[in-house]
Amino acid sequence: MRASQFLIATLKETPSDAEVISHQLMLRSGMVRKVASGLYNWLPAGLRTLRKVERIVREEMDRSGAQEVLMPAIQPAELWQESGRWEKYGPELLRVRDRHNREFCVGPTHEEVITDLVRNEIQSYKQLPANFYQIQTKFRDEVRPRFGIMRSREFIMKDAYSFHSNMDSLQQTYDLMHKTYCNIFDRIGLDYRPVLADNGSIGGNSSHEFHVLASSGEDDIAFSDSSDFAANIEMAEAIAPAGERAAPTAEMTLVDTPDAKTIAQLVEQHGLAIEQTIKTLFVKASEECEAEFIALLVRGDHDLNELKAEKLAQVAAPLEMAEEEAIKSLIGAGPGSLGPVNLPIPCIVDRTVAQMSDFGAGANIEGKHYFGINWDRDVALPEVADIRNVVEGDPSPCGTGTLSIKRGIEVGHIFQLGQQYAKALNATVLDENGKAVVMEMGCYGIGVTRVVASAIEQNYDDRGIIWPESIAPFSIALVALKYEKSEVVREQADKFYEELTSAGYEVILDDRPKVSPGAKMADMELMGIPHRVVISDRGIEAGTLEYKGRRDAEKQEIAIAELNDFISRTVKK
RNA sequence: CGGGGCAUAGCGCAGCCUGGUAGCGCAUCUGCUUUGGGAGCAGAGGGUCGUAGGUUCGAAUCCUGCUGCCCCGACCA
Repeated sequence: MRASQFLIATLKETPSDAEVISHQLMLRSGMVRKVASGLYNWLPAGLRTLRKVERIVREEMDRSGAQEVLMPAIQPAELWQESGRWEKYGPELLRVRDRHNREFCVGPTHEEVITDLVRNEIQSYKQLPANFYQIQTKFRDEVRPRFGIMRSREFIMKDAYSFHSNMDSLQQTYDLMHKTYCNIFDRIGLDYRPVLADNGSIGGNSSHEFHVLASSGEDDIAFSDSSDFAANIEMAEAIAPAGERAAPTAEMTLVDTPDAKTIAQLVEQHGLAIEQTIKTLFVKASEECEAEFIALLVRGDHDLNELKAEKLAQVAAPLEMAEEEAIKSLIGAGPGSLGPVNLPIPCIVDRTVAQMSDFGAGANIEGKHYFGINWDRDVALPEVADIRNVVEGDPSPCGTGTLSIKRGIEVGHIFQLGQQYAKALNATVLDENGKAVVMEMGCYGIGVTRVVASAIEQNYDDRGIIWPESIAPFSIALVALKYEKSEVVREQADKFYEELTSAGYEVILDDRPKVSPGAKMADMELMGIPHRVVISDRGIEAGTLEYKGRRDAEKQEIAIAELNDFISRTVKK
């Protein structure tokens, strides 16, 4: 490609509303442009990268034996009503009507459509397992699109759905997809981790997210420092502290704490270590409980894990915190003064809390706390459960090592759906005995557009993007200085351009007239082209060209006669 | 959904407080010079000041509604 014939839409200044680095650099390098909130144009350079990601995904999916299909972006309401999700999905599902006033939605995902297809086309267990995938535009009407294409409303996703006559077969395909995803992210060249994830309300046995590690990530991932263990913080078990609970040393005393409405204030005003405090959270109780609310207790510096709490039988799902008014009318004290002593409602304490001695907590009297509380002596120890988020330094639940926590960008998610959709849509096959059985399903997604952004989050410097070679829009930038004026430069540049292109390299020849050397080089660096060759009068006179890799600190001089050899040694096709 | 902010040329911004016919840098176009790190000079084009209404002799500027966009929050007592 000749730069003079190619839209190089680079910007010197960073658009003011771009927050994260990938968004800034995709705008500055002319990869994308915003059309409206959460909607983007892909410009030629960006699209080349996007297509390369797609190609890698497609090749690896094909290699795994999956079959590519293409489903419509617009889906009839009937299928969603059949699965029950027309009601459940909420405002993220963009609903539209056609000219006959029939209802449709813009697909955020395709379980319904694929299940409908498969129930019509597959009748026998002999046709299973089957795995169908597509690479297609999705729409989710996000509450708050942000970070450019990282969380946009319209995005491209590779979604795959597998069908099975039994769970063993599902597990096999699931494992195969796990491996396939590792192959895909390895080939792209990302620093990523498969992590244990929640499978949400869907159920099923197993779920993994694939996270690209980057400080701008929106998820917290817990890792063991000495094993492969990695889990979304939502899922990481906080194991009970080792050893016995220390014996009481303090008397329980009632303390006036009129100005301590938060744990932070309590600690500051009364000289208590935060590890000696507990916080008491009131949440809606489930039908299982007699009371309307149930209290959950975690250590002052710990956070409640909503997902873990929701899974407790006594807690209503979805988790709902009590209103301040409701607490006051029930206890007579506000949220800042709650604690386990003389608590009139049921209570569940975190494992760590159960091991604490001589701790401070609200007295359930407005403006008062008890200090020196001890379980059993002062108040009976209630039911104990794991209800907090793990923190840095916790022992790993796998048994070896301690946990550290990093930020991740979720680029892939695989999970076992089981029979949820197949049952709702009555998707069955005949088994060996001629009996209809509901199919088991798995589903496997990769956020293709998000992969592009996350690659930048991991690979950039102060000059711009540094694409992994596998997905760079071009692999070699031939920068021809004074192309329009110098005949020798023009001849040499055209010659190399032809040779390298016909040898199969993706080359962009910067032949733009009247663009200064500095501007050409700055643009090629901003656009993240991995290899750069400069052709100039000065070099040709000396019989050399200058080569610089995008990550190299130093340029090197290459003899003109050596260039083709040098490139074939240095550049991956 | 709650809170905050912004909306003036393709991009980044000033002007608004204190009302008087819109400006700067980058980008674009023309010409000349320049060409190894985002060139210089000279000239040119480009704006219903988001939108609707109000106040006023006069509104980018003051007031009100609407729309769009951005940020923060949405368990953490």
